[in-house]
Amino acid sequence: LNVSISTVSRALNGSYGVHKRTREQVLQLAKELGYVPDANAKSLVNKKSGLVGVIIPEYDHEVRPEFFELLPHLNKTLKLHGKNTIILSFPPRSYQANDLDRLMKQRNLEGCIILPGFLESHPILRDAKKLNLPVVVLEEETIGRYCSNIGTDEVEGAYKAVTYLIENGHKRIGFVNGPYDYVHICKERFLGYKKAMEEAGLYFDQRFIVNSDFTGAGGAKSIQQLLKQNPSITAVFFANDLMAMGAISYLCAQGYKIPEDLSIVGYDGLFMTEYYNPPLTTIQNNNQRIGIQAAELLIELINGGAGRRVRVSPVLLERKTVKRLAMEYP
Amino acid sequence: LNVSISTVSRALNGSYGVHKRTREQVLQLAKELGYVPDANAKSLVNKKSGLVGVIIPEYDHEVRPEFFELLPHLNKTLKLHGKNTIILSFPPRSYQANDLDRLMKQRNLEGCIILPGFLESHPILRDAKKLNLPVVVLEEETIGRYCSNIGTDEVEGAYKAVTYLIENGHKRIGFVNGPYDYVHICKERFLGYKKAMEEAGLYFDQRFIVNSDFTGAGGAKSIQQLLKQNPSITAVFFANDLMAMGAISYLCAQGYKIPEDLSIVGYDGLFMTEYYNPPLTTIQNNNQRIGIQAAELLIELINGGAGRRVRVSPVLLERKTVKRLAMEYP
DNA sequence: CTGTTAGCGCCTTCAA
DNA sequence: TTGAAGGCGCTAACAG
Repeated sequence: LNVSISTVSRALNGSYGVHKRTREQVLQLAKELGYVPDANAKSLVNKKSGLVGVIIPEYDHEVRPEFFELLPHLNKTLKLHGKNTIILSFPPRSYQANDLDRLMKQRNLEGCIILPGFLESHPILRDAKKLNLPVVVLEEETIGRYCSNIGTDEVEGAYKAVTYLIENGHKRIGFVNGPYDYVHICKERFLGYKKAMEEAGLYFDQRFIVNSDFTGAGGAKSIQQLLKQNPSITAVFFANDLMAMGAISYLCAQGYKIPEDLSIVGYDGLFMTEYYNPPLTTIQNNNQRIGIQAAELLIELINGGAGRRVRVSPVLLERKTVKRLAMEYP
Repeated sequence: LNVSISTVSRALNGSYGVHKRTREQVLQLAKELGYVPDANAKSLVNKKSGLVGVIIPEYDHEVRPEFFELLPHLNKTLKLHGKNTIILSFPPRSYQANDLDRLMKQRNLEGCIILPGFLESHPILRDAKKLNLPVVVLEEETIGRYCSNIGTDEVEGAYKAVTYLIENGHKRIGFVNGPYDYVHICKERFLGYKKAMEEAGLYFDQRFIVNSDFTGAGGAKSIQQLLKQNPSITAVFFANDLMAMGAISYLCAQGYKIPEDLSIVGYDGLFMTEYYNPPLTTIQNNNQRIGIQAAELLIELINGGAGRRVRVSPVLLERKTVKRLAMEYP
């Protein structure tokens, strides 16, 4: 360079106190030389890495595709605030207490977002709550001073699904849930089912319900079990789309007609359900909204805000897997 | 600490020349204090950031879910080699020449992996080829001294799909392709279709083919167009699963029976196609293998290897959307 | 307006 | 086997 050293720093960062001409010269030369500031070195001095971790539970087999529907929105919003996203992924069982803290300090992360897929008893959720670094947890109920929580209003979602079936004349409505004992949202979805049934004065008991595992194969298995233990049902609400698809695929192979023989509502609103055969009626998690707002919650925490809880209302996507039953008038 | 400063560094990094007892003391204390080395500071001195970028094209609307099937494998393998993954995502149109270089230098990335979704004329592919930093490009044909390329053997995949239809007695086989003029793999898939048809001595012309856009809605539209311009076809090969699903969903709504009225083969082998209704016969990209090997190719480049090209054979998943036609004997 | 100095957290000579 | 010193690329405080 012609003359100077830290003037360059000021010129590039736009601090006050640089002659206009000097600044322009620097900027010009920097461009010519293809100079790119080293973000790591910067982070070293001003303790801001501009890095945010996204923690994804790593499973061997079926992935839960809904995670990936929000990842792009998450990432985009974070970028808007000048943050880059780094993926932290590991098998849930390999997690050791305080790993979260370690992971974050290692790269000087400014915050973390924990995607769904950890059981509600998993130590990472405990750690997230205590940690005094910004963390946003998706789905699983977890809040702390520096820990916000965002998810769908699951009770409302399940309530909407079942109410829609009731409005279409169904009275004996089955429910295939996920792993109730381990996953918090399953409890809430059950509550929504229960609320809708009770408000409508409809009867149900354990024979109307099967707890499954959120996989397609599990859905197929569960519908068999449900129909066996309670052949009278006319409609089933599945706690996720994958199980609903597994069940429909199985049933049609057995000669059932959907929705003529059995009405079905899924949950998640995966974008491809629109092209399912028949197009699947489902409750749509607003993944775009959740992705964006999760990022915003994290930024809020980074700026010193306190942890809080946000629920996003899901919406019913009326499609073709529910049959309208003739209403009986008393 | 009791005594010393740079001894600690040696103790933690296991360099030779530290008394056994000293080392143990240091290690012990470090654990108690919850000490975590700062990866950024490290990267500053030894010019190795341990960071790898994954570049994902950012689209507003439908995502291509197949990308996300390989991301976990990519990430897992990279981690095995001590690399972390950072997501770099932007709308393809916002890319400016040399942004790739800038992006990498900014965070001192050791390498980059470019996921599919950029058109073959996109400047990032040009940059990737020239750059003397390790880059692995998925799908789109791009190789350089420091640039490897991995993808499915697309010709073979399409060939397998069409040959399977032919073996099942089909002779008038339609083809719904993606955007032929802009995406390289579409040209290859066409070549596979052509090869299979010609080897079997079957006739086809432009009336057998529609170029579409890889979306579900596009699939529905294309099948209408195809059946209109050529009502005699008995089978259709779709260049991706999403279009096949869109088409099946549309056809069944119109009263068609699949596969009785029309046989269909998709492409991609999305894991959820197994639960489609009926389960979709498709060509499976081995996303697990591609994800893992893409990571390994990058490591190879980082270690000084030269760019090379790898093709992974796809496999036919025989399911329920192809009808066996009675063979005519001459 | 601009140059000098010090230091972020770490590793690597070089002596002791 | 260990300590001291210097520097990675950058910014901030303090002179000039």
